[in-house]
Amino acid sequence: MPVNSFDSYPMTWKPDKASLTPPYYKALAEDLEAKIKAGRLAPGAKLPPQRELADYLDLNYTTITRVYELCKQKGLIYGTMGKGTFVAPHSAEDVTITAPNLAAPLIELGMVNGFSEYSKPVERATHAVVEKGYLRRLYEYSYPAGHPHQLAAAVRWMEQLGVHTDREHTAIFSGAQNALTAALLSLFSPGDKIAVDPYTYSNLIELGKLLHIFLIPVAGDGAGMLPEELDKTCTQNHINGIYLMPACTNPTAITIPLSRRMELAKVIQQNRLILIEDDISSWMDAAAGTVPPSMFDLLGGQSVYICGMSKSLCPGLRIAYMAFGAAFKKAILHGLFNINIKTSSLDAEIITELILNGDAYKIAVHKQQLAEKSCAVFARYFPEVRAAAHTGYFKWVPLPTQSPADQVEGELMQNGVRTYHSMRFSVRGKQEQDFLRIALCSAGNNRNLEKGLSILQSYLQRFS
Amino acid sequence: MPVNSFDSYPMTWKPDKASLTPPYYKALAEDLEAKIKAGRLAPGAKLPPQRELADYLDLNYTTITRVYELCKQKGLIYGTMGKGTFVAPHSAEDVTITAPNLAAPLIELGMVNGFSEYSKPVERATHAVVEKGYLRRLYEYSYPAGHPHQLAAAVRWMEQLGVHTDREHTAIFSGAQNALTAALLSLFSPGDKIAVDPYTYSNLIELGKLLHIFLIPVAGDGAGMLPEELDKTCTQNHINGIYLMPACTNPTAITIPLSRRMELAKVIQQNRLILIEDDISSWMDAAAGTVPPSMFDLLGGQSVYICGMSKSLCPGLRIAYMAFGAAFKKAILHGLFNINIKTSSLDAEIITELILNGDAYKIAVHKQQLAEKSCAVFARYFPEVRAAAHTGYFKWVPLPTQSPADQVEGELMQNGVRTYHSMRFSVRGKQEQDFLRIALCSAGNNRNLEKGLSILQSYLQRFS
DNA sequence: CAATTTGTATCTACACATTTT
DNA sequence: GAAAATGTGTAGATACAAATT
Repeated sequence: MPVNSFDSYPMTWKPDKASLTPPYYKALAEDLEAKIKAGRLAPGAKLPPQRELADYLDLNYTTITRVYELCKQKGLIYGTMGKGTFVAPHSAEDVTITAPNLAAPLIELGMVNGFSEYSKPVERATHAVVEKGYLRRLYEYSYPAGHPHQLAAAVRWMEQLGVHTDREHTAIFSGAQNALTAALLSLFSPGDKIAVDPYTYSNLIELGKLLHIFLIPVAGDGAGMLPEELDKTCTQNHINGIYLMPACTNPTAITIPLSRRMELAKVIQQNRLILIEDDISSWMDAAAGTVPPSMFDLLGGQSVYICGMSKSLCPGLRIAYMAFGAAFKKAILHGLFNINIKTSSLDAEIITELILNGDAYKIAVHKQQLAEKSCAVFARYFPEVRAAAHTGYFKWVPLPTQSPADQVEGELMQNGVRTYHSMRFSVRGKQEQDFLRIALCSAGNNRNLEKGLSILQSYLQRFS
Repeated sequence: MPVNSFDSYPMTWKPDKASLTPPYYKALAEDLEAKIKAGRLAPGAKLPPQRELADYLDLNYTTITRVYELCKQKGLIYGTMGKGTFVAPHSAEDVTITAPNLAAPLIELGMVNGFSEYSKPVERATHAVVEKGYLRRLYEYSYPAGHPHQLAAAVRWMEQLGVHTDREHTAIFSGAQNALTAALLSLFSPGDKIAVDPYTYSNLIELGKLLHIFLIPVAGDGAGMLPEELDKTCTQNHINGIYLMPACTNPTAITIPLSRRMELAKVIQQNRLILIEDDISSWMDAAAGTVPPSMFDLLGGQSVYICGMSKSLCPGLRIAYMAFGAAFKKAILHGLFNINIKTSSLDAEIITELILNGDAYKIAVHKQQLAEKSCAVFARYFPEVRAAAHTGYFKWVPLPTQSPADQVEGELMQNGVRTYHSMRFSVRGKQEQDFLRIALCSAGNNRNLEKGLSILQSYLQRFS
């Protein structure tokens, strides 16, 4: 007996042929899009099989294929061989995580702000840069990828994070999201497919929609994506690339151990995938003393490594470093130029100053300690949740029951805390277990954090 | 007798069927792409008609259609009904105009640098911003589209340029190219078509390739694009948008007069096009006292206006303002967020300071005067060239004979000046007349400029 | 101005791959 | 493990539209 059989159900989508004016494939695609956007076809709903619908509408069934294909390209639906076609999870709404409305007096456990209240060294560095008297040079129209000494600082910083590159294969972008956009635009085309974790960075989900690049979820375990699964997906799907956050996967807080990194690297090489390695947090491990080799180093050239500086140092300065394989140099610089012309030299210089005078490292150590303390606080409230997990900016808390995202987030908001439900991060809709991502670095201070966690604790206990 | 008949010529592309392994459409597309990229099929070359090639290869001719379609999507070729299919002008090379190599001791008449040597007020403003003591607020993670007071300054600045908007419909980007990228990504999809001038901003040509958006050239006269031609193109081609630089079209230096703006606005409205109005220079007119109404104002909401501040104030600070119609707000902010998260608050604040303390206006006046002087110098050397033309940063100089771009640029470079040939700006390959774009704001000083222009003058005289 | 050339749009036919039963 | 269900990929047939001759 099928667990979730729709076979006997009426067709979820039953377009009225009489009201359709040819061209049919276009009219049908528009009808489907309208119904999905209006919420009359909910995410996850199974669409009628192509042949069945063709029969019902008395059309050749490849015409229906075309309808589904069009809607797939828009990211509205997706199909799986043998299973059927389904409405995509984030087809109607926008899961972008953006700066929240400041008016609401909420305890922030949703957005990951990175202890941004700690900004004094950055302010000092700003003064230092401005007073050094080479502003004029910075304000010239040159060095699109970054001034040589800025690139040298970037190379040095990345070296501490287990990424070995040189100035010729490094570029400076306006933040990690900007670097990610450039990488995706430069190295992939609309319609390309990229393997990702089933739960991934929600802004990547939106970026995929914007750039018409498909994200294909690949199953994983507690150590990250499973190499066999990746290999299987590749042989089936013609995958062009893969996006990973080995240091600390957002939102699941999983760190990929060295052995798994090596296995994954092998599969990536065999299938000639382009790896985008997004690193938001290995600076924290570096501050604590241990960094495993990056996937970038393991792959030797077949990847692009992105290292955002905003979360580690200062959210208002939009700087990210990128290291890329030699084969990608031309494409990446072309992309950088086409979407930015160049990155702000001033922001880049301030970060450079922080690296060169050693404050960047001190900030990293300080924030690492703050994170450690926050994690300790968290462990007091939720001793059962991944006690052994990595010290990080956020935790991944299982929900006792499956509950709609808006309901959970809304109820918690009414109790005074903002949190993010796992649904926001899900590439392919509902999964067996729901979670909350709990940011530990955004409450502003420890008292607020404790208060927020206690509210959360009592909210979750009500379920049991 | 046809002027340029290829009918009797052998087929320019004669794939060897024996060496093709099915799927044919893919194999053929790859073969064509390889030949074009290798330069064995030159830009402008006419490909065999679909039916003829199908006959020759003994395939159904819609299979050939598919081959051509694939290559069209990659921007390698383009087709015109009744005429045939041709290799696209910039299929093999990259026409991006990027910061030149500093090593070569050239007089710069190529890149438009905007008198960047004049940067003192900007340096002063930087100090002022840093010393005001609200760096901390700037460094927070908030206001993705810009802080309210920054937006207020932006609104005020644009008002002087004939653009009337409010803070709710304004956003700050990391430079004009970045704003353009966001606009194209937010409002269009891969495969969409945008009407442009036959000669247009060369970075737009590359951006179109990167985003898989087609640029369709529309003929114009000395007053800019012709409304009838635009209307005709729209009924034929299903055009989604239009890109114009009414204040001063790059590279032709054409300013669209009010009457033409109104005619164009009408056609744009009738065809429901989205207008992207790129304004790099109306601040110069504002400084001289006269600004016609912007297309943005004339269209009332159906457009996006981009106003880059880098060329007018400081190339190193990457700031552009965008005003958008209410209908586009959601999409634009979503795009801004997805490609940047937010713009550097520091850069934005420095520009804001310059606007609020009045220095921005003073810089504009000063640079306008510099431009006027440069134009006067230019008129001495080239009295016959558009003497009546607009005071601007560059001139459009006709070449006496049609000559290959690399040859002309190369010979001038050997004589010590960098210039850009019209071919870099041409959307559809060769046109009846070749030009050089001559930047008057990048030589560093007037003596250099005079020297450069005199070299250019004697070079051009050799042709006659 | 009609016939021809040439590209575009839509729908059809069929072979293949994977998953479920 | 064979059969059925279901999506994917490739190629063909036909009507239409614009430009040239």
